[in-house]
Amino acid sequence: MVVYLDSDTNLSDDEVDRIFRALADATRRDIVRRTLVDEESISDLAARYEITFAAVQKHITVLQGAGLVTKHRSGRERLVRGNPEAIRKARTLLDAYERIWQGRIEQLDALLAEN
Amino acid sequence: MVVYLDSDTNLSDDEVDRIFRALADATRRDIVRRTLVDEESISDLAARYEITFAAVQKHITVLQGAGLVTKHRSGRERLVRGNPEAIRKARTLLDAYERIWQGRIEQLDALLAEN
DNA sequence: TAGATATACAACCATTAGGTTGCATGTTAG
DNA sequence: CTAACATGCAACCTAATGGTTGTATATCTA
Repeated sequence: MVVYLDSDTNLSDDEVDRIFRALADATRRDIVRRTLVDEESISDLAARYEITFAAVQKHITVLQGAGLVTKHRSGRERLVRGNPEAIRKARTLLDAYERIWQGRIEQLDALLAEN
Repeated sequence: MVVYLDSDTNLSDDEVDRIFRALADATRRDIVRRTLVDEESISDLAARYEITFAAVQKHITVLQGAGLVTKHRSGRERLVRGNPEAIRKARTLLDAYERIWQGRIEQLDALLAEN
């Protein structure tokens, strides 16, 4: 299934799966949050958590696969930067769900008004 | 970590994990969408997908664990109803992330304006 | 009451996820 | 140039996920 949210946003199931899956982990959400504030190197990020460097690297790979962060080289470091676009996609999908529900409520209201 | 989004919404990591995890599957998103429009029995839902009844039952259990749907008995059937409250929680968290990013942009703008 | 329908749930299986350690490679600083 | 630092990546382990089948139980309906 492909969801058309608005004129410039259409999302495949796979893409949405990856975004929500990536957000379903507290460490990954923390990485997204921090790198939205300011870009950070992988080492900087790894130092913040109790897991190994390699584990943090894997989390970043997952986030990158979902489009939630990007990486770019700076000397021997890789700087990680949060990407608000992927977050907006997920948020827009949830907005759509909320509107569906709102629509149901309005239909119920209309039905009540009729009788 | 516990996130305080607004005066009446605070979310534990576990709760957020469960919500996003539950949404990271196309079948489950479809169930949420349909049951937001109108409540449906488990059999009704199961008939729509190519997987077994038991598999659909498991998906519903996951959604229920995340608070995304509720079940209530009606005779021998169990009716499943989408719960917009859990969706709102997830959406509000993404809103917060978008605001963080917006804040960064504004700081950069201010910095540029200074120089 | 018997049979059909709706659900619950346990046991099992294959795949994925999230973690580890170890090693290779590129880059910077003395 | 060498040592230290930053990263990439493979191999491995365990637990969780998403599916299956099979069985049990409750509720209608004829």
